[in-house]
Amino acid sequence: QVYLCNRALWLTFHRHQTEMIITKQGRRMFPFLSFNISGLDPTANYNIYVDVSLADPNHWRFQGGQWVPCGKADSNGEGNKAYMHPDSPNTGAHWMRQEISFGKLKLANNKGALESAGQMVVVQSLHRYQPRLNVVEVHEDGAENASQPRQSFTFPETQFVAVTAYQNTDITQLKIDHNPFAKGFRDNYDKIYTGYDS
Amino acid sequence: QVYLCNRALWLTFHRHQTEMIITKQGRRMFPFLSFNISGLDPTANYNIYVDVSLADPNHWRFQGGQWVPCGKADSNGEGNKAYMHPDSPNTGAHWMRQEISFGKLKLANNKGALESAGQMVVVQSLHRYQPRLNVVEVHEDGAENASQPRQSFTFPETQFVAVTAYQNTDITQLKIDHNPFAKGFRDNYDKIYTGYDS
DNA sequence: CCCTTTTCACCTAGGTGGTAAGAT
DNA sequence: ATCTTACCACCTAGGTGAAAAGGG
Repeated sequence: QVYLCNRALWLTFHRHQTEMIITKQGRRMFPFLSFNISGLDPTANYNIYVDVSLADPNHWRFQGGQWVPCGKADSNGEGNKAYMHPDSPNTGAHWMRQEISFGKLKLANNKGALESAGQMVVVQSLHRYQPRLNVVEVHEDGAENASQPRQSFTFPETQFVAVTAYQNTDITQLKIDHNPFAKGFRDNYDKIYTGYDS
Repeated sequence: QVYLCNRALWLTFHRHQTEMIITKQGRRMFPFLSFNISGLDPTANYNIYVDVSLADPNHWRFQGGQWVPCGKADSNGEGNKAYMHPDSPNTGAHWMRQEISFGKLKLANNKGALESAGQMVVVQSLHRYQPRLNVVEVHEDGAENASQPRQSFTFPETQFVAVTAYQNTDITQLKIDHNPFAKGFRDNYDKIYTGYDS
């Protein structure tokens, strides 16, 4: 009923333990969450959002080229861990027509600005998280339709460790290779694009 | 109850007869429509949209430094002339909290792509148009609340002639002076920004 | 010592009017 | 002759990881 659109890319990162940069003002995820959904009632209204929760009870550190547990997770603060898709609320027909993309979701650390809630998901560095897709049927006034179950979908390949700087160089290289905004750091960039000119 | 936010700027253009460029793929307006609204029911839901209709029954041409009527307006095609604000539907509280800005509304000519309806308002070149703000109270399912009047607000200073290239050089200069995206065409740009360096 | 923050060059993405070519 | 289109240099706006500086 729900498919992770860019699953192959997520798996490529997941094999090396995905890391996501967090900053005070918020940083986009890469890869970002994107889903295809089917089986909704085309005429009913739904809110669709992503929330992010701890994937395990540990604090982690990167040591000797590996992520190793290191004490208990801090569970203070907790902040805002849900991001409503900007198209919400909308009809089942709308949600099924095209990819449901969370490309503008930003991850922030809890010290920073909480004011722009709704744009940000606040997480703690060096903790491991599991994103989750939530589909809630709502009445026309936006209140949850209690007669319908709230559905959640979890894709283990989207787990990530929040970091303030990349730890695993394999992850750094995958980001550079696949994120269009990091094109300037690709090794062959100069050779391909300016090698013939100068 | 409704105020045009950037009224002084609109008036500056209006004194010279505002022109707006239209293209096949759509061009933003400058100045753009932006409003402050008050007096709504904070808990009721509203759709807010702009529509654009002919301001007069004439076809116009720019001759001898002036706009002069030139035959009857073509009223074929008509296309999509309404642009729903992307926040619609939303509560009165939401609409009153901040400026209601239509900065992403695009004007297109009718030969071009109609497929991306909702993003575009289709108008005909060398015709004069009057934008209008519309506020419609809706039930929670999005249907218009027929027991409440549909309110429309018209600001004559936002009238414009649609063109495919600027006719009046005064208008061109005002666009260059005030639109940040046209900064590169300002006469003093080099002097101010690079004069001390090289 | 380890982690976080700031700043930077470099990119993507897309909004400007000018200009020359195209269309009618 | 007049209007439209396509392309361009130049800008705004903002997303990258690197590197240096800051903090506990």
